Amino acid sequence: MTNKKISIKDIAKALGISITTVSFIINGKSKEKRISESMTKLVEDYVAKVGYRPNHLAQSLRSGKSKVIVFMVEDISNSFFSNIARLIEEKAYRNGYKIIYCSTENDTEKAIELITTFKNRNVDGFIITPTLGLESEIKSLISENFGVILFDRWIPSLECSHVIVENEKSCYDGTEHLILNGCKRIAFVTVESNQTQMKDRLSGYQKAIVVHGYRPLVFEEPFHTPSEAFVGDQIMDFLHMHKDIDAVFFATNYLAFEGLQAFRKMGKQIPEDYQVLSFDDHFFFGLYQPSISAIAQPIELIAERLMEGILHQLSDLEAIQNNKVVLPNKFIQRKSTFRIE
Amino acid sequence: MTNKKISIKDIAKALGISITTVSFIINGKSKEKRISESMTKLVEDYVAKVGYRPNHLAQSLRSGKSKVIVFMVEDISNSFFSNIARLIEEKAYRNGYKIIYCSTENDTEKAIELITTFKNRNVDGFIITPTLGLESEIKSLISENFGVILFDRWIPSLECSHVIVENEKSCYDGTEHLILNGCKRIAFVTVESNQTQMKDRLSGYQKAIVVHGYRPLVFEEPFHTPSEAFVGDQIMDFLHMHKDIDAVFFATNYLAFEGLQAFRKMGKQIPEDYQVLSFDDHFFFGLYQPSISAIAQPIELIAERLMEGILHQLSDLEAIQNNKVVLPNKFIQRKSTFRIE
DNA sequence: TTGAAAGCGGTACCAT
DNA sequence: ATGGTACCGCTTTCAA
Repeated sequence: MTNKKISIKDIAKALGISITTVSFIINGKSKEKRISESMTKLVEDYVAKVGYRPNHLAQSLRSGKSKVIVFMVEDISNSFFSNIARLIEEKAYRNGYKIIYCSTENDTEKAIELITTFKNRNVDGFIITPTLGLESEIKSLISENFGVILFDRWIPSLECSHVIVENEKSCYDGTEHLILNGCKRIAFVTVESNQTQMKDRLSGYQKAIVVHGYRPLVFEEPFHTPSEAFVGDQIMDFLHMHKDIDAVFFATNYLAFEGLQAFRKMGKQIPEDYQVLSFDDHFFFGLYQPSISAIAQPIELIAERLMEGILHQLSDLEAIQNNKVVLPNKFIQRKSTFRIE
Repeated sequence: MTNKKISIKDIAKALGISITTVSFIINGKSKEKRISESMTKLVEDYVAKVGYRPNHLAQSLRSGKSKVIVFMVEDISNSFFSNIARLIEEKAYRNGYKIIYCSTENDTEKAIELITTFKNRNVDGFIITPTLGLESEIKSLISENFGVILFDRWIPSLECSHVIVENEKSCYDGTEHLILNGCKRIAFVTVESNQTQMKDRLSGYQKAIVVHGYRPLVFEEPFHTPSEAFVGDQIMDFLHMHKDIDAVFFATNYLAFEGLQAFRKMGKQIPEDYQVLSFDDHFFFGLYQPSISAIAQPIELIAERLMEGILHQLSDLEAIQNNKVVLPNKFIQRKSTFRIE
């Protein structure tokens, strides 16, 4: 293993030719540059023999491109994000790109710091679940010609490509499903947030409720508290305060998990006491007894559109930086919701 | 926003001084190099004013160090790995390091390709869940002075630092727990694998069974099949074939999820028909009804030891590259296992 | 058809 | 105390 880092220079010296020639051949420009076949073969064979690997750092420094895309999400340990991460990664590799992941924890400061760091490493593009405070940062990314594409939520005041789902429509439909099932008092459990996806989900619920002549009943988790048990207790208090609730619609799956725990502590039965529906499917919902109806986001499609979008931007710098993709969700009917006869 | 990428050269020119001086000051070597205070202040103020950011790529190219650590796991969408990822990332940032994640899918080919790629990007270290085929690749990483630390499993024939858990002991204890509970016919459900962690778990089970005078009964998932439903069916067949089974010990949580589905399809009750225990806790186990007893790995500690280990290696190249850390797990008693009176 | 050489943005050695 | 400069490994223009 005398793997003493072979450089393009070493090759040139060993073969008694110039660096330029080696570079051209390595980069598959033999034809274009009209290098003789014999020379090409000579170099290619030698490269293969010594196992030469280009130093990507140097390539990036020189070319300004790194073939790296940053995948910056709220929390990489959240299954929704890590599943997309996995799919993105796969697609990226197939296209010669690497992915760097990082979690912002919805902390604008941290996000800005991360973006700055990666800009200084010449990454080519960013896939981001933005916080509102990121607007100007993202704007400058775009003006500096980085690829940028948002997902999960977006920033209305910003012209920037994104891939999101039909939050409002699906929540409208989900609420209506509960209403048509015969539920009279449907509570919506969400987190206090001014992010578009959460606002849209809430608004979908509210519209459906009002259209059908009912009154909205919303519980908002004050902040994204890390102490989960606490949230469960709050939900429990909320349910105690409103004895007439007959259905609960959760805006995210982790809220639903809290809720399920609360129901259990209270000795409540699903779906007899409460019909339950959650946004954002999770494989546990199928396993739980009773299984929980949910609105599933098209993870595979999201990943696909994201990669398509960013690769397009990266291959064509004149690409429209304002390609808005909105994908439909899928309602998954399980045992926690049913038509009351 | 005239952010036209300011370089150290621009600063030198603007201030009419040399690049060297600027570099020294930026790197906090004013004192050491005895730069005058006035000059230092001049430069520092200018740097702050124009918002200069060093190009990490160029730094890396020159210094050979990048302050990047690769976190290469089997599957980043697996909650065990993504939770550790999250913790690692946090610790890394606190120490000025960035983390690059990637999934090997237990594919040695892919892993080697990834390692090669990252070597060519001058990353400083690797945290890896290795496959056996990676032995020589890892050996050469070590000889090339990269920081390397394995976790989850290790390679016995290789001298390399690692952080693992007491797989054998915990599975021995877990099995004994079931035996002491009064179970007579305990099945062990695992995957066919020659990775150390899986072998150790199996062996812990077998030893306890034999010590107590019973016969082992093992179901091995033939391969890591992606079609999960299939696995559940196989488990079901297995259970049908052995009517006397009264407890099932799952070697991983995803196998347990399959098993739970199988139990449900078969109309079996936990813990009346089967006592159930799973290696590798999951928050869902606490939520499921009945809640499932599990052996929890100390995620937080694992992340901590990993970072300590690799940072130590990176700060001191003479560090012993053979620091083996073995952490204890925690048995979590829930409703799926109980002492038969 | 091939080669020389100028950088990319830094670091660090050696002068002065 | 400061500055000049070679160099990290590669791309790319221009010349031969």
